[in-house]
Amino acid sequence: MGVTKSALFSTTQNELAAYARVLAHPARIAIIQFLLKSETCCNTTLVGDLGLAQATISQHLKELKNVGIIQGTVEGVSVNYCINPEKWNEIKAMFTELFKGFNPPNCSIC
Amino acid sequence: MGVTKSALFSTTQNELAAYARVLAHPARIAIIQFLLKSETCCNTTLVGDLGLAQATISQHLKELKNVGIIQGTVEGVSVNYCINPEKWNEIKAMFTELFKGFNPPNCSIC
DNA sequence: TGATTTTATCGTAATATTGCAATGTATTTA
DNA sequence: TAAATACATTGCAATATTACGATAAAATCA
Repeated sequence: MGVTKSALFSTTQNELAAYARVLAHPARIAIIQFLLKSETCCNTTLVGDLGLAQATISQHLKELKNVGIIQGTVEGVSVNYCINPEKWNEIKAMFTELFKGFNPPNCSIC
Repeated sequence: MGVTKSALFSTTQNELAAYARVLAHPARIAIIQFLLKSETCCNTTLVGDLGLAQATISQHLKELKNVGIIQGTVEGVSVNYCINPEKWNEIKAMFTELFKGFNPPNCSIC
């Protein structure tokens, strides 16, 4: 017990949940927002900007990389991270689709 | 250790993360999608539709209710749940704002 | 080459999440 | 009133997440 029963749900539902999970931490939101406005940045920059330990930032970057939201390029000693446009637009489309499905008022009770 | 350092982040970042966390489970995505198309439903209906135990569904409904995405109305023996339009639009606006911040190509590396 | 810089990974501790059986509570029905 | 129905809550077990110090790996600099 204690494990999500993924088999009960559709691929879309599981994917959407997986993307939401990656966004479900303020540090990862902050990293994404940083990348959205500054185009690229590296681990050290984020450590200074966010105030979390280097290992912690590295772990968050890894999770963002795992789902494909960001990608890193080795640039000398450091690694430059940036948003992956295709993946970002794919995720954006999925959330847009979810939010689109509501035409208020749709509830006769509330 | 092991606790999210909310104090390091902005209110918006923490709120966005909190909303994303509630969406970060396929069962809650499924419940929302069900409510979006059928307007209302109760616990028992969802138990039949999703295939999770009654206690589990109740717990997921509680989390959705806690952040205000849904609201329940006692209707005889059962409870009718529906989307909270204001909250839903608020969350929609926050995600839209996040996704809006990207104008590809913004990265000179990738 | 040796020291420095930057990042990733490992190990560990604290806490959170997921799922469900069992039980409690409230309303309706017979 | 007693049984039935629907839902919430509690308690527990399994697993996941968060954070960071310590350490490893790779590239650069003196």
